[in-house]
Amino acid sequence: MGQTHAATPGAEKTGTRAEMREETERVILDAAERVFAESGFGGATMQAIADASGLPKANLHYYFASKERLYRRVVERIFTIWLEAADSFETSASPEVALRQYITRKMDLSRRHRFGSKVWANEVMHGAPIIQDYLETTLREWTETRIAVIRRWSEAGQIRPVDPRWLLYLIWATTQHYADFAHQIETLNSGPLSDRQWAEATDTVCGIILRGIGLDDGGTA
Amino acid sequence: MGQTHAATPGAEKTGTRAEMREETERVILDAAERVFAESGFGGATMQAIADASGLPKANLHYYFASKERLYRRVVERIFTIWLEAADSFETSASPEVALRQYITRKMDLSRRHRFGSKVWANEVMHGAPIIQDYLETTLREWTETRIAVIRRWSEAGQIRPVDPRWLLYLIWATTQHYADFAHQIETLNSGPLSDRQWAEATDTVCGIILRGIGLDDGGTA
DNA sequence: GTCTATAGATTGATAGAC
DNA sequence: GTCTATCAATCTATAGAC
Repeated sequence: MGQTHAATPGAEKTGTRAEMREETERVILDAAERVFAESGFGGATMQAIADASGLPKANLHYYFASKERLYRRVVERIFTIWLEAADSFETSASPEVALRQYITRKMDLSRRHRFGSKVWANEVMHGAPIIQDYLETTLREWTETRIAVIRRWSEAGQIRPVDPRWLLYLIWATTQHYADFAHQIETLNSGPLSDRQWAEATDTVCGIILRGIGLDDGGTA
Repeated sequence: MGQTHAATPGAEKTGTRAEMREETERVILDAAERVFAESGFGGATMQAIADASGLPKANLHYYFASKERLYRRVVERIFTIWLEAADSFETSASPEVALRQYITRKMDLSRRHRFGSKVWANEVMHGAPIIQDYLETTLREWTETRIAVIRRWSEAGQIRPVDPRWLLYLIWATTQHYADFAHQIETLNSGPLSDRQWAEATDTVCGIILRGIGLDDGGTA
């Protein structure tokens, strides 16, 4: 139901119907991610998301059944990106390489996906009403494999003895802080961080953490 | 206007009118802090706050002119508590003592004021629409004095050279994470952190950070 | 000061023309 | 598939009895 004329006037993009649908959904999801990040789920309005995506409000409901379903898709998309970065935590590499790569990747993520990070933070802060199942399955499994790896490093004497959980939380907290608290950081910095400042911050974070668990950081700082 | 009989039936608390008003305001502020933390500003409703404080909705508007004014008072109260903890960062003490005390105090704060921390995080994440002036004045001044202290430690060779800002952000992020992401931590932990776990986490955080900037942490880990 | 009832504005969602 | 108009529910805020 709903098949009409194949060529709509003013269609800037060519492609199959499926591709056009995907493109429109992406536009809406991008706008929604931004609005949810800036206002939270309760504070965001479908009207604001419609304005941000340049579409009439009713179209949002054509592509996403409800505000909650749209929000769920935004959160799921972020979790996927988060997981891809998580995989940069190589379980086969040395502690130095694995941790430095993971921290660097997460800092990059905070810079490139500020809104997504904020949506995730909001969701978790409010008790994860939508993605609790992900926390209990995917996140828990990922975390447990990494805990095992870090524990092995500890027992092999490659790093100082440390509870892997507190170390992981420190890494998550610090890297995500640069996205979630970007406004505070930029206020204190009187403007956005420069390329150079991002590099310095990343290097300093790596340096403190690596040295903090007994590794020679090998960096410039 | 509004002075009526001095003794209301069922009043469990004795005290002057001013004291009773203060007590009622505190009850409302506590409830509001919790509801704002759990639902965000936009998601919170005056009805939910009224239920949480055991008062009719109209009474909230008697004590606080609007939802926004109530929210502002909640945020201001949190900022005051945050500042008190901030003062535990002794500018005259040694790096080890000053930092260990400050981190410990902030971890305590995360444990005892989870809701307040979340409200603060929410406010900053959404661009600090209410407390932007505090960021630009009080927070900036506090931060600059501490940056100066840390820089002096660096230059005196007491700690490794490090940009004080990235160090402060790491401390803020890590300690506040235990409040803001408590739900995620408790999910992975299959329950709230025990006294022992809080102590261990605090000690590990202190250890990694102190060692990370070149200090012998002197702790158990 | 406290509470019930309600006004006035906003919002999520849908109907229906095109 | 797109868009305008609108309904039904919800929420902030207030009026007014007690």
